[in-house]
Amino acid sequence: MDKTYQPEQIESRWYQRWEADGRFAPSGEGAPYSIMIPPPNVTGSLHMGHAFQDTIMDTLTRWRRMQGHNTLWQVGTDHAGIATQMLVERKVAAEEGKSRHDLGRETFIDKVWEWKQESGDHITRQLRRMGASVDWSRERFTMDDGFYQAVQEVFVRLYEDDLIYRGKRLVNWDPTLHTAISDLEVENRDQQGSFWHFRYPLADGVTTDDGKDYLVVATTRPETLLGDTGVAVNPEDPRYAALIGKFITLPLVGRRIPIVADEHADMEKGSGCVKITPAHDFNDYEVGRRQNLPLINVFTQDAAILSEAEAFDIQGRPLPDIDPTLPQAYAGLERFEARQSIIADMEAAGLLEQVEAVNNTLPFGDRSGDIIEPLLTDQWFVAVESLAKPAIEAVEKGDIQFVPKNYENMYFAWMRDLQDWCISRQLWWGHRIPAWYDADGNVYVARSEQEARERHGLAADLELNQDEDVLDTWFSSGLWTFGTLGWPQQTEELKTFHPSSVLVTGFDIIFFWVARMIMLTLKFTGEVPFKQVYVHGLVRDGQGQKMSKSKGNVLDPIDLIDGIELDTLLEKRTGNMMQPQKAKAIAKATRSEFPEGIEPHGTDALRFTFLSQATTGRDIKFDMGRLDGYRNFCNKLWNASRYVLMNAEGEDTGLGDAAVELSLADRWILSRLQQTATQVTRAMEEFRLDHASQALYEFVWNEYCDWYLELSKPVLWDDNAGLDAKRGTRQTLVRVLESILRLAHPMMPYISEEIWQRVAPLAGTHQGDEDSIMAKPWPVADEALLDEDAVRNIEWLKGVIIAVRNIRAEMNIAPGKPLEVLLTKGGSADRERLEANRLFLAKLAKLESLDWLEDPQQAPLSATQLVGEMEVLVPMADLIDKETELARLDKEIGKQDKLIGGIEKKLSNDGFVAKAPAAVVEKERGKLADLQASRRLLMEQRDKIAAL
RNA sequence: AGGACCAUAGCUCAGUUGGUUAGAGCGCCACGUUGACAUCGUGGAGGUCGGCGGUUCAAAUCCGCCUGGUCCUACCA
Repeated sequence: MDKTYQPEQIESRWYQRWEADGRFAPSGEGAPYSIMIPPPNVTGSLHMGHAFQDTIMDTLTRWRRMQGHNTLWQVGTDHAGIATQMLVERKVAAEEGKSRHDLGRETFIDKVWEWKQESGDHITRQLRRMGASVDWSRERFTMDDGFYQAVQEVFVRLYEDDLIYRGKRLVNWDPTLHTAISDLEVENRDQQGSFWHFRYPLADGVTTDDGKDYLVVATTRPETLLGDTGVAVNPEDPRYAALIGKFITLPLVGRRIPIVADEHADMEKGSGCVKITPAHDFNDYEVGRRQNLPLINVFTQDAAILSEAEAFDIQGRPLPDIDPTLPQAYAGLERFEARQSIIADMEAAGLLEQVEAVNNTLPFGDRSGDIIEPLLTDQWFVAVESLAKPAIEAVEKGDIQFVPKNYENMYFAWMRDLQDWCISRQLWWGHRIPAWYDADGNVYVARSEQEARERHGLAADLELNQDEDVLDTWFSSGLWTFGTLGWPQQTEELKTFHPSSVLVTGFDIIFFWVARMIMLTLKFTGEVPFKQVYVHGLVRDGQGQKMSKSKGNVLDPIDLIDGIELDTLLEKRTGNMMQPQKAKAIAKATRSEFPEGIEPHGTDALRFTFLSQATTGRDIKFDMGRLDGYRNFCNKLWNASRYVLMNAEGEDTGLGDAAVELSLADRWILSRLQQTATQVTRAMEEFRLDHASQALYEFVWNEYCDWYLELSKPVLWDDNAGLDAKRGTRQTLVRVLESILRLAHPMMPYISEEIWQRVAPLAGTHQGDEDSIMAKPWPVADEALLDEDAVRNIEWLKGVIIAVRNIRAEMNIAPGKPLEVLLTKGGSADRERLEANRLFLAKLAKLESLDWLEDPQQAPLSATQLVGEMEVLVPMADLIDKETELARLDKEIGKQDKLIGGIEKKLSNDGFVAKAPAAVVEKERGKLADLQASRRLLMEQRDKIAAL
């Protein structure tokens, strides 16, 4: 074995072996355990968030597999409609200078499939690097044939149950992408804006109570004036009571629009009058519905002004009686140009009363970044009310549990106020909506055109055209848990692995995905999609900033694994930027954070870092320092193993029938191992992977390496130690390490396998060349190996050794200088322990001699430490500096006095003694006694030194 | 506007049902190449647990208010 751990040499080798040996497929035996991977978008590569999430899932999967479950980790990717289409459009534009319209639908879709192939391969390579033990043989894609079938089936059935409908509705329209998007895809951002107050002249010579011949309305979107079909006042508002039912002459347009009474108008705000534009505002749409106002659309799909408006009633039926004329001055103007023109024209007409600066929130498309426009369009919707009810109940009843639980509130709040889901998208990449139209506009929904004809008895020569739109990506990914298992066929896999055990996901897609999966899965399988939802946070950079290309703070998990030169990293972060002006600052920050680039750390160290930071439901600040630390941990484990192998390979490790004698240290470490196994297992069960990793880390480093390996040396290297004892120690060294590797394997698959292959034969758990740690059982604590007596003994031993080390440090004694040490004042147990541990003590504390002093009065002048009742003395008359030592002792005594004072105060409090549990009071008394004893010792010591 | 979460050592974070001398890693200081490991060892310094008030014999932990931060939902005619 190399002297330092070299991850790159082992990782890919083992992954290939596991995969070739079919170790990731379900075993077919044991209780089922399944996780469905949240399918990554085929838009590019996996980022830190994926790496984090995949580490969690792989750790859970490997752990359950070792526990003997029939384990499936289902893998696949998502077609990600908008995101992927945009990406390929950009690519085509850059490479060929063409738009998707130049290519045409079919050619463009072919290009996307090409991209999907390329990108999908990249993603699967990355998953392999992370060590993800997914079942590649079952890999799926949300647009593969099986999903196509599932999607058609779901759509048709929902339609037949009247849960899908089509209609002309006001939707969030993205003028750049030319598609509707759902409420969730809209991001609200604060902006500095203006509030224009306009005068709307009253028609027919009517005046207000105070004699004005106009009403004042205010808007942040003056261009919508063209589509106004009313002005609302509050029914309770005395100022305008007389005007209800009267009319306004809409400026610039000349349309007569009514003044209506509607509670939407807030008497407190502005003038109390509101312009109503039902075709361009969601609130106004509702007012229009209540007040039976017409809807007048004035925008094209680009959000430019139409030359002639389109009027509809609330059902979306055309209203031919309404005059569609619009001022030609605005025709074709883009919305913000139109806004400026309209403001100018209103001002010129003397109708602009004031402009007020305001902060307001604008809706932006999360993909395009364009300002979203409410627009009347024909769209398909899912009626969610009846689907939401059982989905809420499933969580209320506990059939689905969120971890951590507080996300359930977020889920409930959203589900209880759910709006119908707009599922149609005016895109090309996606599942085409299975609806066909004849020339008269009749719609036929079916699984195929052929089925549409058969079911509706349509003539073979009747021309049918399929709906041009595709479905929202989340509609298909909503079927993920059962679609991947073969639904609508009732497959064996579906029976076995559904519902899945746990969904591991970020809080940011609870609404997008989790909620919809629950609704759709309950509807079509009658089962919940998963029993638990483990919600993790976002991976942020070391400063807590979101990682993004534009901030230049992105870390690529592969670079942390393999390392990267500074120059390459700079190129990656500053190359090909949307905002090249930031490149300089980013380069500077990068140079200062990574002056030497990034060293290789290996997959296992990266995974361990993620796990150690995996506090549920909280964002994590990725800490490079911890990554280094856990790389060192891998090295520690590596070198400990080297030590074990050096001492055990070719030696008798107790596999035969020969007698084996276990030392105190052997029994101690075996006992601690059992406790660690219990601890790690419990933490895993509770999804506290940070605790699991920490328990393992502490056991390996602080107990196995720091103490047990040291304690094994005297036995293995001392010629006086018996053969049975040596055999026992070798056996324990090897067995404990073998168990450690199994405990570590779900978290650190590569290094654990690599070492295990060498160690397991010595522990007798390796069965032939084909064997793998993946096939070995998860360690279960053996109660019979718990040994309280050994634990107490080793604690005592450690106490003595630490006492001597303390004295060395305090007295400035060279670490290597052999010392003569006396023990005194203790009880018979201490004397027995001295004899039992003499060998260990002498070696670990580097002692010249170790003796029991019968009469404490005869103690020479010594540096002293207390272990329980017993005193550890290092005689050193000539080494003590009187003044320094007195000062040190006084400081120490002061500390003790403070603690003693605190406890005495507590114990003199009648309330405490009366009300606190007896055990607590006893504990305090015990502490007090200990402190007083040690104080007494310090005082004696002080007196001796003062007397010099 | 409503809600959630967070605030513990210079940094990143643990801290069950209230009882600990409040912990870990990194960083810092001192010493140290003894036959696994300098990606190491030994010892150490460093915290009025964001602030105020309350409940309690006892609060980092429970409750209220405040401050600061992150985020979600809604609204802004």
